[in-house]
Order: sequence, then structure tokens, then C-alpha cells
Amino acid sequence: MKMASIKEESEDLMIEEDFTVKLEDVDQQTGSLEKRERTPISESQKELLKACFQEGMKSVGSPLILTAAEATGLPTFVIENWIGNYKRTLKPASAMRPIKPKLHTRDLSPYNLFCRDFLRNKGTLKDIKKRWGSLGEEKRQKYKEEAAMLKAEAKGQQLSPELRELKIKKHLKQLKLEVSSLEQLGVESVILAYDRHQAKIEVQEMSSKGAAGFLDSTDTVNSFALHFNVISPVDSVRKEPVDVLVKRVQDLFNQKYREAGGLGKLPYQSLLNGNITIDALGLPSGIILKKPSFYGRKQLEEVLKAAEMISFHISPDVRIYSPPADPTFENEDQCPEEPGESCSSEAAVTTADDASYFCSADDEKNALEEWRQWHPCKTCQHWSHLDCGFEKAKSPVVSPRREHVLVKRVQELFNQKYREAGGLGKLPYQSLLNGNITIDALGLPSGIILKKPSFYGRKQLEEVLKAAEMISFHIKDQCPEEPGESCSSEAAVTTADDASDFRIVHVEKETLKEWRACGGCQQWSLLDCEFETSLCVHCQQ
DNA sequence: GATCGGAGGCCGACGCATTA
DNA sequence: TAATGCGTCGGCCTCCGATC
Repeated sequence: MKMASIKEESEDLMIEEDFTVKLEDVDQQTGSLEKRERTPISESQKELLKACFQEGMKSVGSPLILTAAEATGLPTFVIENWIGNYKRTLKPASAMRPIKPKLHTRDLSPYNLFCRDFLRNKGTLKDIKKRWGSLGEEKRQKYKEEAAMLKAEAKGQQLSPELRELKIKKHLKQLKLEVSSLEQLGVESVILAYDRHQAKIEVQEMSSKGAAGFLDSTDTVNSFALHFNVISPVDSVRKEPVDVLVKRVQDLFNQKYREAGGLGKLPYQSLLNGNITIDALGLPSGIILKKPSFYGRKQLEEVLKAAEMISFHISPDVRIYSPPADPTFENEDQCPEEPGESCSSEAAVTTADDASYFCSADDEKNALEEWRQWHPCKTCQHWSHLDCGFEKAKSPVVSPRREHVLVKRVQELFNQKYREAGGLGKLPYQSLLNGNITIDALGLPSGIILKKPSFYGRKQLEEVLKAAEMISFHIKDQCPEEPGESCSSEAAVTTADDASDFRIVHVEKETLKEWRACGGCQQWSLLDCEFETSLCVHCQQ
């Protein structure tokens, strides 16, 4: 038809030169996380990589990767990605790749259609202007007709489910940004959305921090769902908060520990120090024993699902190694200063693996590694932590855990801001949690509140790092000592909810703790736990 | 006048499924 | 179980019509 004829005619729009958009022209200064990290690879680096590829660096496990890394200065994981992508470029393009529907919020213009045809015929962007300018009136008219036809068609047609979904997604995203913008202006807002076309009952929440507190304290969301004749328990409308799941797993682990003969609670610190060894049987595949707060939602749910299968076996005599004062350990990620705390890395667990171990001084790799087990080096016989001194000889290529690096960077950032605010040492999360200290964190990205970095998701970590320069802490005096001060325990009660949730912030409890002097006995006390009136409970009695 | 958003391709990053 | 392959995402390129 008409469209086809236009397409045929556009064949003669072929161009002579093959310009390509070069990513090397892109700003290469971004070492930060301002946007998604993308490693610029220069032409010379590519040449080196291609040369290594020709010499056999054709798979991720190739020993030539290290050579290439040295030659190019690129991290090994970047080279691994490059290999995969480069191999793909060598293959002929996949024949029938389904075309994803695109959401055109505006009607396509004659110019847009010309661009489509021109670029489809290997034309380049640089030439478009020239070609469009020199396009004959007749051809231009045909594009106008096609645009008008498409516009008319779109008007008469019903939206396909795919396009509808795209459209909804786009609007929700816009709403989310609007809520965030309003929040920055000090406006608390809530948006609840329910899609009538969805078989599954799902209420999308978009709310500011304060408004989220309101939702938590009321049954609004559930009422909203019920309004649409939906018999839906709260659980199906809203996921169980992560911190509740953490608590349940904690209880489970403590119970299993006691069943195995342990006393009290599972001693994560002793595990970490290697003073005790616990074989955890029945854990879901891929999940190892660690402090429950280090699991994500999915893992927590899996652990709870497998609760009955899980059992612990305590081997107090199998002490792997009690580390001496080791300089490598001094730089560790803040092994607990407060009782009950544990490192941000995973707790120690035994493994049945009996591979050989060799020292590695690769700090970058060590920073990414999760292991925490002590072994003697087969070469120098020194004992050391896998994560600070060793790599496993059998697996030279370690899958990088970028989140760990991000967590660490945020930890350092927070500690730095804490010191800039006059604090000493490291940010005392436990004191925050207990409400013994209050910190106003200014400049944090919208929707993110101060909490232990390991509770942030990857996206939040990146946003925090992005806003690093804007962030400042203001340490308020400790509550009990300075009458008249008020404090909020908000920092202590956040949850690490799924990034997929539209909910911007999830504040489980927001307790106003205001210190007041009793009108009778003049004793200072917490408003929420002692006072109803200007008299404390004792004086009221 | 400022801003948005469309075109198609490139390519690094990443997650998941498959394979050895 | 580690390695590999593949699909997908997202940011970027340039230019300019449409819209506010």
C-alpha cells in the first residue's frame, strides 16, 4: 500500500559514507555514579582486547584476561563483559527479534517517518537535516499523508494490552516523580492506584515519607482495595515488611540454635570470629547462614519456607583459627563495636570445600569477596582470611559483588559526614537505633532516610553516593542529658523494602519522642512513654 | 524561546537460563 | 556448580518538529 511504496522509494536514500555514532565521543570523565556506571573503553584499549581475543581470550575463564587487564588497565569484570558482547557482534544478527511495542505519546510527524526510513536504510543522523531539506515536495507530501493516516488509525484503534501497560507504567513513573518533587517542597502526598483490568489485586502506593506513616497507621490501603469489591486480605495487598521477615528468620535461627544444643541466641559474632562453627543443613540452595538482616526479601522468604527442613549442628571443637592481631584485620569493615553487632560482611560458616588456597594481595578482589574463612596459605603457610588475604585457587575468576563495594562506600561516606559533624570515629548505628543519639541527615535523596548502609538496595546506595556532596549530618544532643530537646527514632525503624515497590518510603513506626519536664516533680521524661498531660505518670497518680 | 520526545544503532552492564 | 550464552536494559549519539 501507501506505506510500502514510501518504503520502496526510500531505498534511494542510501548514503555513501558510513558514519557511526562513536561512544568514545561521550564524556569520559564520569568515574562517579552520577548515572549508571559505564566503563568507557578507548580505541586503543579495544585494539588490545581484540588482539588478546585473537590470541585465544575467547571465554570468561581465559588466563589471558589478566594479561589484557594489565595491558589495558581495565578491571577483569569489564573485560569479561566485553568478551561476551564482542562475541555477539561477530555473530550474524538474530533473524527474527520481536519488535518491542513503543509508546508514542505524540503522533509521529512526517519528519519522524522520514527519519525512520532514512535510518532504516543505513542513513546517518548527520545527514538527516541535509536530506530532509533537499527532499522533494512530492516525497514530503507522501510522508505527510502517511503521518495523517497513522494518526487517524491510532484514533480509531483500541490500545493493545502491551501499549496500555506501557502507558500505565509511564504515568505511574511520572506520578512517582511528582510525589517526590512535592515532598521536596514539603508537601506530603499519597497516591493509590488500582488497575481494574488486572485479574490480580494490586494497589500501587506512591507516598511521601510522612504520608507513608499515615498509611501504616491506618487501614486506608486495604479500604481502598475493598472499595472495588475485592475480597482481599491485607497480605495480598501489601507485602510483609522486610524487617518483620528479618525478625522471623532471627527467631527461627535462634530456635534452631537452641535445638542444636546452643544457649540463648545464635552468636553471630562468635561465628564471625571463628570461635564456633555451625553446619547449617537444609537451607535453600544458594543461601548460606548469615545474619538475617543481610538477606534480601526473597532469601528471607525462602528461608522461612524451608523452616522445617533447617537444622543446625554445632561443632565447638572445630575452631578453624583464632586470628592474631593481624594488620589485615585492622582494616576490616568495622567488626562490632557494640554487642550483638556484626560486620557488614557475611558471618562465617563452614564449607565442605577442601580446595587449595593461596595468598592474594589483590585488594580490589578482596573487597568484592564475601568469604570469611581462615585457611593456611599452601605456599607461605600463613593463616589468613579468605576475604582479606586469599583467593580460592580453583576459581580464579570471582563473580563481583558490586553491592558490597557500594555498601562500603556509603559506610565510609556516612562515617566521614559523621566526623565532619563533630562525631568521633564511626557513625554509631546502634545508638541511633536505641534513640540515644539523634542525627539530622540533610541532603539525602528524596525517599531515602538515614539507616545502616547494608539495609539500602543497590539503587538507593547509588543515589546516596550520587548525592554525596549534598549530604551533611547534624548531630543533636543525646536525649536524656539535654532537657528540652526532642528526638525522633525514625532512623531506627526503616525497612529495606523491595526496589520494585512503588512505595517510595516504608516507615514502619514513627515515634515522636519528646522530652519534657514534669510540672510536678520536674523530672525530665519521654512524652510518649511517660506523659499524657504536663504531669508525668507518677505525679498523675 | 525553551523544552520535550521521536527516530535506530551502539555497547557496557546485568540477570537468568542453559550447558558442560 | 561454575562457566557460558543470551536477552534485555539503559544511556548515549544528532537533529528538528511539535508543543507549551
